[in-house]
Amino acid sequence: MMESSIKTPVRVRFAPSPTGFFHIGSARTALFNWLFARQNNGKMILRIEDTDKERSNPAFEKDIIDGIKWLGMDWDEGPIADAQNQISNLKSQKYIGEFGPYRQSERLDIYEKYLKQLLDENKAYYCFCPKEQLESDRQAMLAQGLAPKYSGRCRNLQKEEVQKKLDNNEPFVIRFKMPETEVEFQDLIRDKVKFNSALIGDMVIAKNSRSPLFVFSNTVDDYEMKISHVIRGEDHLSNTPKQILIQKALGFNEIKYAHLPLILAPDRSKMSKRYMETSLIDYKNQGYLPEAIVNFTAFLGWHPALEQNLEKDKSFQEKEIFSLKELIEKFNLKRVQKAGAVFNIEKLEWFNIQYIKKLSSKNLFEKIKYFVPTKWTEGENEKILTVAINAEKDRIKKLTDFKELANFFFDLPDYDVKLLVWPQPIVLPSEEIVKEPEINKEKSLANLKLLVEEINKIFKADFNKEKLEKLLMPLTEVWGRGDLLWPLRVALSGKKASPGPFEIMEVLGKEETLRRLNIAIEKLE
RNA sequence: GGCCCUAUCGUCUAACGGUUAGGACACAUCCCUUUCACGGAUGAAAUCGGGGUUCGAUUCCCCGUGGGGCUGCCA
Repeated sequence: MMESSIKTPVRVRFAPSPTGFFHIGSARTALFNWLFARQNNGKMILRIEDTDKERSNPAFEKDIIDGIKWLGMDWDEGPIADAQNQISNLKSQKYIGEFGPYRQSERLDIYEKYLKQLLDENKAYYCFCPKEQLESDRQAMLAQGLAPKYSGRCRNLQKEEVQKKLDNNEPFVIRFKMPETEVEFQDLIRDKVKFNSALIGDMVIAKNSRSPLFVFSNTVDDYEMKISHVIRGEDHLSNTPKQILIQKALGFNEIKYAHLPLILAPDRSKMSKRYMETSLIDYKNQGYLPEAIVNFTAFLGWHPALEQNLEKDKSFQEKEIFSLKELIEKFNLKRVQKAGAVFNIEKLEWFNIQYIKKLSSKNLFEKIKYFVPTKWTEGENEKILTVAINAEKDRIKKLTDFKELANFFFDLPDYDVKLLVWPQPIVLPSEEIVKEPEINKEKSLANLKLLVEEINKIFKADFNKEKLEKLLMPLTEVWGRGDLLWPLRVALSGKKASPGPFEIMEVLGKEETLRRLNIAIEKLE
């Protein structure tokens, strides 16, 4: 079981490129890497792959770093972010770890060195082909039904000729001399994977000696940083043979690979903004808790082994709620699914509900206060908010829901008089009203007046849920529960769905309760 | 088009080659209930197709088919 304990220490990396907001799929990749590192007593390395100068942006890097921390993960080597998550710019305290710098934009000397090695050993060469030429080559091959690959035109240029072109400052790229061979590797999730590199062609590995491309810089850094396992998305599967060949050309040792199944949109296409939110920050802003996102994404393409003794019991309900700590314990790369997994927002919502339920009133308050108007948290309102949160707790799916659910605690919304009448019309899905209740405003009016009378008698000190219920419920035995409680609750909330009337009364207090009842009475008169 | 990966309820998934194919989400019905939500109970719902191997395939192999990824001087 512990066969790897004597081998090289586990060092994994999460290597995002800061070219967009932290993607939820990337977040899962980071999570699986982190779980694997923590579980194997290994190191988690964060490396920023910002070689694409046009598209990279420090703001995105910050978003990624914030996101990782928000989810509850950390890293042992990489950029240092302080308590405020500000990325340090002081050279002396920019990075932690002995294999830095951890931003590729600062590692150009290293890539240049290996590029030179490849060039010197004739394993790479300068290519001066103009883009237009390459494009027409490509089209021609495609038209013939062939796999488009570089023709190799510049592969065997004479040394003198190359030097002349370089001296003339002719634009060039650097291509890797792709050996034509069968590449086979053992994927930790997929087992044997085979590629024929003859189909690939001499790929570009750098735009110039100081502008390496992903396949190259990524390979070099994984070696330089002594990465033991590369855990990444399946979209990189076809990059792996290329990188293995580069490793061989450079004399690097082999690395273990694990390619994670992709997260799919509901129509099974690649998850894209067309169909859904893809950025972690969007989910955060909608009021999903980090624990829910972690739990949900962990279960997208992975599932823990059943406990031995429970396996036999057919009626056994599997546990699905896992903390980060439990995930570290239970995670297993070998149990990662091979096929893509559809992102099911309803399940995420369910996880969120579970974690909201676990929150103490105080913690929930701390989280919700960022999702409500500031007015609600000021002065006396803070107390109202506290009780309102407790009253609505079971109804909150996302933190953002609360504002809409609970606004009536602060301001009575306008509502239709008809809402005060019980029973309510039954509405079928076809939206046709089947049963129009006798618009018996009289009954609601009488009942509300009765309630005003009774509530007037109640001491302010007794305005709590339990006491109010004890004092007012007996009335329903005479006047009917629905007939009495429904108009009361509507008068208080102005909504057709809300917490119970006694809970609301406790929050509103005697004065406001009576004021709202009188508003309802006015409406009915 | 080519190459690679992949396939159990609608979705996420469980099942040493032998199970009434299990669970979760969503859905439906019922109970609780003034409403909504919560909670409880019940139900409907799947092994892509065809060949092998085997006494026996969800499980192993092959061929189709479906889905996905890659096919950049992006990562």
